Amino acid sequence: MRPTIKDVARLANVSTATVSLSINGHARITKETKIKVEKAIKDLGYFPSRSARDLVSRKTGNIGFILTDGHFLKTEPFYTQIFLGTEFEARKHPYYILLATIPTNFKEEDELPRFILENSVDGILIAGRVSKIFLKKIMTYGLPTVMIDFHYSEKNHSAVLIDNMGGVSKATNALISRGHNNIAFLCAEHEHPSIQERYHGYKIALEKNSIPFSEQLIVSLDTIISTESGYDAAKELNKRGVDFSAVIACNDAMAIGAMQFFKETGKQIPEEISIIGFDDIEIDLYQDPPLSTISVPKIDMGQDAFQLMIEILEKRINNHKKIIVPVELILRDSVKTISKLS
Amino acid sequence: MRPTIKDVARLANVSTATVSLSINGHARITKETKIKVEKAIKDLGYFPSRSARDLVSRKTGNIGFILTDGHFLKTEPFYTQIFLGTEFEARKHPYYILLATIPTNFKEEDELPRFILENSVDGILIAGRVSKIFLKKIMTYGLPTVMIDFHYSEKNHSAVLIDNMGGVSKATNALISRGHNNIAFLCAEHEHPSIQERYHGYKIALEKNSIPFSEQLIVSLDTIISTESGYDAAKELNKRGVDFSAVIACNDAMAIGAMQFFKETGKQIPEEISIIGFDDIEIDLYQDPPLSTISVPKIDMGQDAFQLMIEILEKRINNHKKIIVPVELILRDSVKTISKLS
DNA sequence: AGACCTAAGTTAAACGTTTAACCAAAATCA
DNA sequence: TGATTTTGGTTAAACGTTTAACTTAGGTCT
Repeated sequence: MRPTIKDVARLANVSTATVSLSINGHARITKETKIKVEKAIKDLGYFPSRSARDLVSRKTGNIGFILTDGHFLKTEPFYTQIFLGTEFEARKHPYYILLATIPTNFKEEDELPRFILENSVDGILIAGRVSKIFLKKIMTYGLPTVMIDFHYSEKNHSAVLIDNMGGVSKATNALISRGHNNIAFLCAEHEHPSIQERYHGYKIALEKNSIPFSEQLIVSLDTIISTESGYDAAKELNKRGVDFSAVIACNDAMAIGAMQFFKETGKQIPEEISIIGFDDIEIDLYQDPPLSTISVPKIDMGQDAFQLMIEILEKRINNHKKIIVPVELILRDSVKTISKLS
Repeated sequence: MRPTIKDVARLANVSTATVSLSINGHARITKETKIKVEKAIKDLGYFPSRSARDLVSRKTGNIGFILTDGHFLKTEPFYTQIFLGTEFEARKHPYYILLATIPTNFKEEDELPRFILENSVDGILIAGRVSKIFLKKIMTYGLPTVMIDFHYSEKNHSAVLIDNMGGVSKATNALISRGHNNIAFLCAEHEHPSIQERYHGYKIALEKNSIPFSEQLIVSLDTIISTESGYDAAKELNKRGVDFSAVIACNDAMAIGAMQFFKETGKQIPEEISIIGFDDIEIDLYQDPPLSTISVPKIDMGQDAFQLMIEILEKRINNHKKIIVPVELILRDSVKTISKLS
């Protein structure tokens, strides 16, 4: 039988209340008592029972992490990494993370994750794009929520977001400063807020550098973002017969698909076409040439999201804070300097 | 305030014990009472409190999933997939999965996952290789355990294992039947049981096909399995100046490292060297040429492991069952036929 | 008819914490 | 000095279940 607080109390010759107060760092306890208690705890190998704690505190000690099937199954380690970040952070706090996936196309009749129905979480983290229907349904439970890498601007939630605009601006600037003037922009899922922000970052950068904007250089599909849509977008761009020396894809998957197309049509990368993606996923390194990208601090995002949750939970404030995490441009061999600007 | 069992009891005009017995399907309750209780539950939207239940039943409803840092951080989606498999299966049962990572090189003074210390799990799944020290330490808690893709043969545990021997035998046979007689075998971490099994599979296949075995074709490093060690192993093989037309690497990461080395030294794959890995991870497809491999059903393994756990937990039997999951050879462009055998 | 069993509930204790309310002794104050 | 405050603890209730032990009203035997 594992030791309980009573055993500790007995050994330390104090009451259970003293042990509890001591453990939880209450001011009322003197240093000496605390030491006595700590010794007893150590000697017995005592650890408080979670269920007993949860029962009295009316908390569950769990945080739910929700992701769409699509995002998890893609095995792009993108959201997996974010999940891991939350897990890392959760260890420092008295919480566990419970993972659940929901159908990508969540419908009215679909069931919410079991931990919601069973009331087994104190709050939820939602990563990536989810349907409005899902969001509406889950909001009826009134749980503290932090969204990650996605949010509906009209609904007010706490969120951890990527600096999409800044990232693509950086990429665009980098290309411009390396002599590229005709930079194509490939994207899909164009109604996705993040994609719009990325597109915006591209436009802003052109403007700032007084480079004329051309519709012809933009390929915006309404299919789902994927390697295939990257391939298709590159094909469409190619068909237009317009001049370009560089391509920015709205994420790495699309960039990789685009590279595939270009290679098939005999184009040399980066000699003829420079290319930059977004996300910084593992396989970028294994491309030929290695893909340049905007690196997103995925582990950090998970940690930030968890911290934000803790803030809401423990300080009882929910100010719908938004955290924008910075991104970093990583130039690899997929980008070539055409001519240095003086 | 969420309704409690008392509210249900009051509304249904019975005692809380009756409600409890009714919910848990005890025989003593008549159909009519049960219906009354169920109506009250529905009307109130009642859901039993997990912590209260756990406290009294001394169960937690959680299963711990333990992985080393190294294995998770590698972002090889290998163990991530296995984890997902357990999660999928857990949904069908009244359990949640709690994930924790431990230091790859777990030492005596390292702390066990928090959910162990806090007694928040009813059983544990351990995926991938863990140190003996860790295993010894965790076994003192006497928790039902299922190991995945690893086990110490001298300790008797339930486990879900890969058909390592069969897999490599298949690969070897496939190469032989395509005219390869000089097949190199590259591995690292040679004391790892799985690696030994794979090596064994290679030897057996040669024997069966009456192909002479040569020490010169075996590179067995004692470093950790990784892309780098694959690179190094290939280099070592190259240095020996021995003749070979095909290579089997003990996993995909090593195969990819080896391919890198061969490419750097100007060798054509598969024209000059055919190569096969093991695991079937996502990036195989993005290799140039796409890497042939032994495919492991990762999601299935997770599901199997969870089911095994349930069996142990609910049937109260622990027969130290071993499940060997079958593997499949996937031939992609990295393998070339030298000459058909008649 | 009386003894005994059975069926279907109920009562109350227990699980291991936290914490509001209480208390005694020591310190401080007027 | 006696009243009051502060300090450092203790007592006991409460959290929401489960379940062993008990009860009570009918039924069954002989």
